[in-house]
Amino acid sequence: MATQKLDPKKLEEAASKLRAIAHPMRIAIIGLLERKNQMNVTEIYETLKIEQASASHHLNILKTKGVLDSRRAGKNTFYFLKPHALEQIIDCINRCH
Amino acid sequence: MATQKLDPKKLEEAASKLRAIAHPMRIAIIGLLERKNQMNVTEIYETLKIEQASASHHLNILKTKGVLDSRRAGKNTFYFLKPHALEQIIDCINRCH
DNA sequence: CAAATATATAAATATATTTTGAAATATCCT
DNA sequence: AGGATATTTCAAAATATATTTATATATTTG
Repeated sequence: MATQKLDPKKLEEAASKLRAIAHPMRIAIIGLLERKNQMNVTEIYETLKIEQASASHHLNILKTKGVLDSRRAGKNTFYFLKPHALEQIIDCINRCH
Repeated sequence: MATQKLDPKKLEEAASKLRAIAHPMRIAIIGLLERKNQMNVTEIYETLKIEQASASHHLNILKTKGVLDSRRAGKNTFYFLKPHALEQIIDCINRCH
């Protein structure tokens, strides 16, 4: 299954993806969303007791890396785990021994 | 196949492993060893035109992360790719889309 | 054992990347 | 329009990584 050679570009992407996820606050956000399905930014930053801008920033990183997706509903933006994204990452990690 | 939850510790390990490998000089070292099976430190740093200490440092990182292994033969230390390590990493990367 | 060669480690410094906080800006609802 | 919510931007602070220089350790050979 494995491709023959190490592709530096893909490697860089994967490294940056895992590195981005491996951050305490972002892991906390993922943890929240594993339980609550979806939350808006205010709920998230109040629950985690961080600045609103900081929450938004972390959310954007997780979205960029394909872990989360968001949906706007009026004034609120709801964030939620992208289906299967977490599974894939966990698979990846388990292979990385 | 995937474990249920994201394990922060494992995640951190995998992230740090990929991050460590995703470095131009270390990719170059892996590239050399894909072709030549094994090389000693002198061969490596002369081929890549870097400082001996620098080579030693990179080699140690790759060894610590489980990509390389080494074998001492007299004055020389030969470094080589650890069997299957690269395959696993490539598998991991391919899963990390 | 002393000299030569090969490698490893450590300390100091330089560089790059991330994180954070504050302020400005945008978006949407009533 | 006015208030609530969210995003973006920018710069300072904190962290992480890299590089260099010097020094230490190990091994062989004479």
